[in-house]
Amino acid sequence: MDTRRSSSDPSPWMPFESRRRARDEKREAVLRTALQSFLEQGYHRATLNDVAERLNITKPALYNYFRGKDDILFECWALGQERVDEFIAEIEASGGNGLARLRRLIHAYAKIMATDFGASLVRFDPRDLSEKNRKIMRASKKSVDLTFRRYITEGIADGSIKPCDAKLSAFAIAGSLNWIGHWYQRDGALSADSIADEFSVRLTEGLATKQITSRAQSAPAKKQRSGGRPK
Amino acid sequence: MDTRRSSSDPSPWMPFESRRRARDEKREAVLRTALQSFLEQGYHRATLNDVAERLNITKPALYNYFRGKDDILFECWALGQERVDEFIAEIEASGGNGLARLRRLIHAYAKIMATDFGASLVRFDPRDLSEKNRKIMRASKKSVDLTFRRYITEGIADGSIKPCDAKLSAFAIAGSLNWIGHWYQRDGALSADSIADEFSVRLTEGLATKQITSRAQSAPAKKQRSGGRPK
DNA sequence: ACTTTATATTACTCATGGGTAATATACGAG
DNA sequence: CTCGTATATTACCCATGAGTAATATAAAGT
Repeated sequence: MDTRRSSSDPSPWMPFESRRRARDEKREAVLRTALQSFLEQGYHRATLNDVAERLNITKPALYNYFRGKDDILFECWALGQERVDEFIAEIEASGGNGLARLRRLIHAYAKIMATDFGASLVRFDPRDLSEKNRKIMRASKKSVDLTFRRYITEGIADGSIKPCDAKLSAFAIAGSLNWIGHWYQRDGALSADSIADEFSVRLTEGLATKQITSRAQSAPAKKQRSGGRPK
Repeated sequence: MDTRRSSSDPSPWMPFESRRRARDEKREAVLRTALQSFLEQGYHRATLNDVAERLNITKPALYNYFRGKDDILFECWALGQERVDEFIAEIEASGGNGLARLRRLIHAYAKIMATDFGASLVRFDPRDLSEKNRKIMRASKKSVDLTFRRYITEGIADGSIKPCDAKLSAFAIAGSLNWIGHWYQRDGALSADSIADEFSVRLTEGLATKQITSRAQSAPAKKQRSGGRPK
């Protein structure tokens, strides 16, 4: 199975590699097209025939890449979720108090919700997935929810956020953000950035202990890291 | 159910009337059952056979009351929308400044969203309706949205709400509220009332010119805070 | 060249579920 | 009692669309 021969240039690998890459590209093309179709028409009204036609292939060809329609749906969702996971990891790694992190989370999340992959996070019904995939989706949603809550409780602990019900506040914020996926349209008057800017301020206005000046608040460097880490 | 003729009763009408009422009751029973089914399983997975079975009748019997599946869906939605229209009319008739009215709207809307009929306002896809009904739904949604915006602009005008982007603020609030219809469950830890209480305060905290005291926002308990002019 | 593997097509199956036609039954009206 | 209307049932139709052979084609490997 090991075909490597030359030391530096993987020439002999090329066909193999390029083939694999070509396959992945096609897979992704299917996902992008299917996602568009699912969003435009709704999962149940969208047909695989239609998706295939848009790709200039026929339905059975899709089955070279996916097990079935619900599998495609799941992978569309997963691509969006991946991006969320990515920037959450970034924020986790970065510093700042609870409020600052919450704002960053809101900002990034809002921007994602204005993309097709972001919309897929809220416009798809878990009940259309297999039991296994549904579980994965549930776990991810729960995890994101807990991240919101954690930043809020952290903010309360470090004094950047007023004492409040973290659960309900997280729901309120998540609601505003997720709703973007339902009303946002690229050709509309609002840009994704302006929405993200506005929401990251507005949704935390009521929570912040200090009024917004214009600069971020570095505040008392109280690096408190308490609280239940999920998982 | 008295079917005998009495002095004040238009008895010759009675059979006719009682028959009509019986019909309406059945119609409503269908809607309640269908709504449950649609919410539990999702519109496309729910079958009319299943709905009929729950009512101890057979599918074709449903067609005595409705033109088709999408018609039932529409009427489920309409029942929820009716309630929204009702309390909006009440609030319109009542007094108070923009902020007070906005709070009342949020409170009432939140409570509705915790009911089946409320959930139907956000969980159903307009694309499942006929063109005619879809137009009606769109108009209603638009109208509710404008009501939110109007209370905000009124509040800005009368000084109870800080200057802000009414459109985005309305979207943010509506998002939080509509989201309730996606996560709320009767057997959960949160009561509809406590959610409504919390949200009517929390979602307006950032907008209010005055801090919340305990009751009423008529008396200038706290003078306008300095700084922080958003937008 | 010849084989193998990946990928595509044509031509189907087939369960599902909305909707309809023909018909039966209950019931108030005359 | 009989007729007409409303409401229900049984027994269908049939469009739809996911998924599956059987098979063709093209490129990679030897």
